[in-house]
Amino acid sequence: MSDRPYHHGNLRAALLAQAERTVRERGVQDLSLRELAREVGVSHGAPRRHFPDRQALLDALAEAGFERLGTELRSAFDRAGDDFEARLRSTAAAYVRFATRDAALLELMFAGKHRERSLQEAAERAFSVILELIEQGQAEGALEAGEADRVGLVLFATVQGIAALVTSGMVSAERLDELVADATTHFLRGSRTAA
Amino acid sequence: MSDRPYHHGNLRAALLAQAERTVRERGVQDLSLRELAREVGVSHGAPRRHFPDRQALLDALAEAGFERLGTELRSAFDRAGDDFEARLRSTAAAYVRFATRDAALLELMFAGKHRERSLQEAAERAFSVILELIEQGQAEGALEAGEADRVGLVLFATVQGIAALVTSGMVSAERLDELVADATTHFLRGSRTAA
DNA sequence: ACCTGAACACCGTTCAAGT
DNA sequence: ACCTGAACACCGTTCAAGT
Repeated sequence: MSDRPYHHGNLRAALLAQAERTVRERGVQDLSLRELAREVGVSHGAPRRHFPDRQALLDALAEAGFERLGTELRSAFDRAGDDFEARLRSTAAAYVRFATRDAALLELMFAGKHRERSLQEAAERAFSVILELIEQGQAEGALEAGEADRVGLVLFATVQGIAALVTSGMVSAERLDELVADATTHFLRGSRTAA
Repeated sequence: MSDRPYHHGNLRAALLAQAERTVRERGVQDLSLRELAREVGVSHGAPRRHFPDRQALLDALAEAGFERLGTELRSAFDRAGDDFEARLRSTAAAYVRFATRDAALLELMFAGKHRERSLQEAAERAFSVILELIEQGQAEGALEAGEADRVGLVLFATVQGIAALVTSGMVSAERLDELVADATTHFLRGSRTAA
């Protein structure tokens, strides 16, 4: 156990882990490459090997965020059993949980212009859970037939918007569950085949 | 016309105007108090009289943004004639227009924890247009009766979420109109009294 | 009341040099 | 291959001093 375990390839991971902590506790604008290097016990120039500039670190953080978001959505989806509406509510709840617990990270995930292809792909993987959900709903007749991605985007946008309203402080956190429930009900009724 | 017209009380306004320009062109993170002071022809310490720190300037920018957003929503609402659905679509379109044209400013408006009361109030004024819209819809029977603010928040969240998806680059700008139209239709169907 | 200008501590980025 | 340490230009913030 030396003081410097970062000669073996884990500096990148250590920087990312510390960065994620700092972002959660103090926000993106307080994230400094030099401070990060200090906390991790390395000279201020060392991170450059792994992240050429600050934006590269932020992109990597965003990508890791999408990775984790996808995992959490998938897990909520699987946990909820077979019923479509239960899966819908569970997945939506998982999204807002992520969004409120890691508000600064989510802001980061939505901030960039997403120029990196890997970032774009990670985002699409996270979104694929929602697509799957929509397709199940359509197959069961709970949702009208149509382009699943259009319907999915409307649902996703609504949940994302609610999270944004709450984390910005424009709506109090106590109203979160109520709003998500309202939105889900709204969505179901608006998408049900008229019949 | 001297070189220094900022001894008469318009320094604050000049700083805000230049800051808004910079934010639109280069984003919030590129906004520097020192550069702003230079551009406006004043020493770097001068802004401090009007904005004690950087955050104070950002708060003022956000407040001005809500002011302008409210005006634009109101104008779209008024322009649309008496028909409820036309007003709904016009107001939603005005929101996403603002959101995509001034994406960085909107990000700023949603970023803070909104500690300043005046900011909170400006946001509520902007939102009041949507409340009014909902109440008209309910009065006409196009929307089911219920707490207007809950219904309004769901609508607002959806439009805000769509704007976020587009400005983040996760959804291409060409799909904006399509998505807004889908969301509005969805909303109307989901809120229509069953009857 | 409003602004100046020096000072301080911090930053991102670059780059030659070390192992 | 990976990291160090000096250097540069830039910040935000503070504060005594000017008008």
